[in-house]
Amino acid sequence: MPVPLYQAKAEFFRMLGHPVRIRVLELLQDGPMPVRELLANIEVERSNLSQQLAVLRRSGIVTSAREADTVVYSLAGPDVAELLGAARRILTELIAGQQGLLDELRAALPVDALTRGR
Amino acid sequence: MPVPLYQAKAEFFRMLGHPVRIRVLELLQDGPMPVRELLANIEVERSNLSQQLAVLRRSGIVTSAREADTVVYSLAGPDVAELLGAARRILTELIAGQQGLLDELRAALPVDALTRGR
DNA sequence: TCGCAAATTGAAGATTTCTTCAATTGCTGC
DNA sequence: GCAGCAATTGAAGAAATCTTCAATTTGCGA
Repeated sequence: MPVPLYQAKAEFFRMLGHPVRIRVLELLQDGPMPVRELLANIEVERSNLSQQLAVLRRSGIVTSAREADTVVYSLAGPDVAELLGAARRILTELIAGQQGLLDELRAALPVDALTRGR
Repeated sequence: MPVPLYQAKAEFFRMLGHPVRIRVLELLQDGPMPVRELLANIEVERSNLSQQLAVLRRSGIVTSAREADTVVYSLAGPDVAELLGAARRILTELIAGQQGLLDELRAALPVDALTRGR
């Protein structure tokens, strides 16, 4: 009785649904990186980063290896860039779409109609 | 002060992180579909489906239009298939990887070592 | 207008995920 | 061995998301 595929997909996307985890994956696209350096590039405290790294490790999308006194993380497979790329394309589209909508509204309304009252 | 990009990405993936929402997007890949038909294809109660559709609508990844007494949903853009495809590739990879690991373990342990006790 | 079916909304309680802290493990050099 | 830095872990409270129910909106036909 395997986990239904759409549930596995949902879990997978949920795993990606955290700013720190996204940043880690983006940084690892340029190659393996020690925790120390991830920490220097992401504004988050050490133990929180560890928690997020644990989530990524559990899902299998990254692997870790100890080298002397530091731990180095790598992407587990080559397709992550492709995924993040597809996501960026859709996001760009969505943001452009919303922007376009805003523009239309602005053209038809007083200039402060969209911000007034908040 | 725009929302940082990595946060927008995280929100985007979180929006995808629900089995019902995934199924809806998959069904809409074949073309627009009325709620009634989504309901017939997904095991979920009506008002729960509506809630999930609202999440998708708010994010802008789908649009809805009323036609007579039914509401029809469509994908907002063409790139969704690409995204779901990339996700499937990675998932397949991950599952294969985990399977490979399990196989290695099985080769080195008593046959019931991995299921015993649960 | 009334009743009916389709779909959405708002709100509440249950569940899950996040953040943070203290405690622990692993390694290196003294 | 033990002091010190790197990283992880477990646990608890805070915050976000899910599910469900009752109430509401919209369009259609009697």
